[in-house]
Amino acid sequence: MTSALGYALLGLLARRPRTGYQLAQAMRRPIGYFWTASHSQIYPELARLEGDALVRHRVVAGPGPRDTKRYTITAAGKRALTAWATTPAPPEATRDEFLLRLYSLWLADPDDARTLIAVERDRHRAALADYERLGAELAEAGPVHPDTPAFYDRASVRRGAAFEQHVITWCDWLLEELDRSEPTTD
Amino acid sequence: MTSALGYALLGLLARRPRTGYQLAQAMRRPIGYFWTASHSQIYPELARLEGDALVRHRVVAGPGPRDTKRYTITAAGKRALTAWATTPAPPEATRDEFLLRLYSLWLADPDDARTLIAVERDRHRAALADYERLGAELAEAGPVHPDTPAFYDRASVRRGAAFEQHVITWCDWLLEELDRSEPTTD
DNA sequence: ATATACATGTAACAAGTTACATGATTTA
DNA sequence: TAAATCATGTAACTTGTTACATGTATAT
Repeated sequence: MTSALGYALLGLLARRPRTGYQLAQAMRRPIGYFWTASHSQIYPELARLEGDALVRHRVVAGPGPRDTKRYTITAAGKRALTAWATTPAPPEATRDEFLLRLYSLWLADPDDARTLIAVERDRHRAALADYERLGAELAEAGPVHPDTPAFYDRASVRRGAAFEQHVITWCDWLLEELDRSEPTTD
Repeated sequence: MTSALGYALLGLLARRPRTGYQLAQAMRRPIGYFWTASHSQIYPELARLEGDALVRHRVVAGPGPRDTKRYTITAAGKRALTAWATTPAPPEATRDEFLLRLYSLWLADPDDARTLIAVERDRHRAALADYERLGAELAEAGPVHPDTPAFYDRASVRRGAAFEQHVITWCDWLLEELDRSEPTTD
């Protein structure tokens, strides 16, 4: 009944209580995290979670000018989250707009194709740098145990970095392949 | 104005004319392809593409019992598709339900965590086997040029296989990490 | 007899994005 | 004085999924 977004919010609240605004901030950039949502989705979902007694809120004075609702996960919320986390996800369809463009790139001028692939590679280089910075920060704390968030945080950063690395390698390989069969017009 | 789905359909029709039914079949499994859609999305989208004069249809006798609409891409459709294919995609948010579950796995029993990760690994093993089979088929044709679909088909299969391989490696690494810090209760 | 392939559509619903709406405090 | 941060909500729209609807021919 609870959606993936609901479990994403529960996952954040299981680590520490937050306001809707703080949850929205945490879900803007999915670095070290793999889901995003905007505040317009988050506020109604929090109300639904509260209706199901998976979270509770208390009005507190925030750092800003107005009062804010501090949400906490309940024991029932933790149970529901744990049960969901250990259930294999239904197989998802791969949706990758870059690969979709690649599928029709045989129609294009090879120089335009090269530009597209180089832009993609540079994006993944930037993402890799982010993951490496994050990984370095997380590594400082020393060894961690699987019953702490840090254990899986490190694991997902490692996965992200490895993924970016492999895409960069593939982009470079593809650019070389293009040069091999269709040398640049420079 | 045209959606990603529209360009996915144009990409298929640029290779050869097809009926709505055939397009729906092609977009059920995204192997060597990276987008999916069901027929309920495809039929209205074809009507929209036809309204924009990017495709045309002719009623022909199908292999089945009833007449069928055979869609063809127009010159304008090819131009629009080529322009879109060479434009960098707006940065997409990563959405991965497995990683989302991993984010809360520190709450779970380590044996349940192991099971989840092993199931994930086995799925990627199966996907890798599919890519390898597909790659072997595509490799038979010998060298291909970047102005043919086969060039990028091979490239995307190579990317898919490399991705699956890296996820499998990561899953195995993570299972070892779990054993190292929390030996199995067998 | 029953299921699958062929073949095309609509309707209801769920999920996600962008825009609308309001308003105080702090920083540049 | 203009923008950013804090703070919470609603409305309109787009995209995608599941279910409804219909009907023939072939394979098991």
